[in-house]
Amino acid sequence: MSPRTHPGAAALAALAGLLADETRAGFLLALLDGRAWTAGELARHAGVAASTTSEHLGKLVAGGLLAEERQGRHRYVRLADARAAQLVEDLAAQAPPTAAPRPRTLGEAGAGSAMARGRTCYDHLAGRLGIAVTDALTGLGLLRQDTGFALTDDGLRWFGGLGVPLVRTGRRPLARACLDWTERRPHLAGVAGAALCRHALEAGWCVRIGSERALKVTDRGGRALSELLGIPEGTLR
Amino acid sequence: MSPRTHPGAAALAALAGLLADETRAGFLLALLDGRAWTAGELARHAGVAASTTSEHLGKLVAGGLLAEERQGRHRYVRLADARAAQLVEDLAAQAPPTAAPRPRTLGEAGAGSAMARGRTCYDHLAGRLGIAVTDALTGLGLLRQDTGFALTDDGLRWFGGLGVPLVRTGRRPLARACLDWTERRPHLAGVAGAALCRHALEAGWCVRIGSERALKVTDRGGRALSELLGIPEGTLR
DNA sequence: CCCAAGGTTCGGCGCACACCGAAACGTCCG
DNA sequence: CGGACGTTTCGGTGTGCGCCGAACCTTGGG
Repeated sequence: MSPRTHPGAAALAALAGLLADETRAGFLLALLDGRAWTAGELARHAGVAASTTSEHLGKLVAGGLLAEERQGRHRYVRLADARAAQLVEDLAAQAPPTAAPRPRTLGEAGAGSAMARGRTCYDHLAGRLGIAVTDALTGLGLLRQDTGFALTDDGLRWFGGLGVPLVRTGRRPLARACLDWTERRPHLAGVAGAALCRHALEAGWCVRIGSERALKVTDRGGRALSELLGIPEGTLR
Repeated sequence: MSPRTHPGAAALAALAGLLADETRAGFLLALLDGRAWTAGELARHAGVAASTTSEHLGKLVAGGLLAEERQGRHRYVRLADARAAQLVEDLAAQAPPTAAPRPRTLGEAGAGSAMARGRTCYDHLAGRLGIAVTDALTGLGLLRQDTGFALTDDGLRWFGGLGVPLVRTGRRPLARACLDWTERRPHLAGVAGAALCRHALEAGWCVRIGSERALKVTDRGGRALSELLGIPEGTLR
């Protein structure tokens, strides 16, 4: 008679429940750098006991958000796939009316501003760097944002010329918009975003700073971005 | 010294916490029909006391997911905006490894299959109907899915010819992919998806069934979809 | 072989919160 | 004005779960 509740409600609540704990949310945000962390690293990062971490990781793995890999006495975890990463990104972008009130120390201030300049979002570029690249691609007619979010045929050729052929694997879209939580604007994600980020790291266009997600554009990277995309050198220092 | 936790973690957890309760999740899924429900309707729908419902609605409104409108002794609530709707859609699409085990009664089975045939997703078409329209648009070169998800110039003109000019308002994209939870495939959302759904209802192409999200294609709708998009009549009965 | 270190399991503690019923508060209508 | 109805507020109850420390297991190294 009474439909009681919607069938999917329990599943939705269970999934959301995985993200509804501050410690687990902190894990997922840390893992947005796309790399694998050990359980101990995450425990120290979050400031909770190892036993607590172990239980949290168990839930996240069981829920399909994390993939784990055991190596000797280490338990490495990373985001399960691009879908899981997208979920965390989307939720994080929606959540904070811009979070951090003010950085405490100068060191943290430096780290924060480095993160704003450039960072990775799971497997693609974000921050001002990500926005600059996305805008440049759009300005050159390689990416179309006015009617949605898709590469143009010229854009496909551009990636080919870069030596990074794009192939669709599974259901992951070639191009997808990811909302930036510092710039509040969309930047390039999806297969193309991942390929570009990987190329940028392999070709030495940028290097990681510290142990987290921050990126720094190298001199060589500045020249490459200037030549290939017309981004003025020095914009991203 | 120890970074304790990521700044956005608390905000993320708080937002996810709103969706992490089965009753609240049921409310949000019901509200995905895009219309306004009264508190009492939601209470009966979920099978909880009115007082409980009142508290839940207070949290959802405070969290920015719902907008409320008071009329006399009624409290109407609806999804706050397209962003909130997208969040629920995304999460719901990710959550269930296909939910409903098997429908209980024939009546429920009928309702379930009606939902699979056609329904609304907040403000756009979903179910087999949504997929069929999206596929037809893609096949005619009006929508591009191979390199992302965007209307083509022909697609823009097609909407104009339909008498539904598309204008970008705010940050909402003209076209966006929304993952269908019955078909497990993307369908058209965003400004264009909303405009098309509104036009379909106003022009009598389809009508709502019952009090929820299910849609039925009319004879006139079948003819229109056949003429305009080449969808064979009878496909969606 | 034994010891150090990373990880897990187990009890137990305490808080947060979903739920209800009863009572109070409006609003609408006869 | 009084009664019906939708909604809210308020105690009170129960439970789920995040947390810890201690004990235990496994791996790797001296």
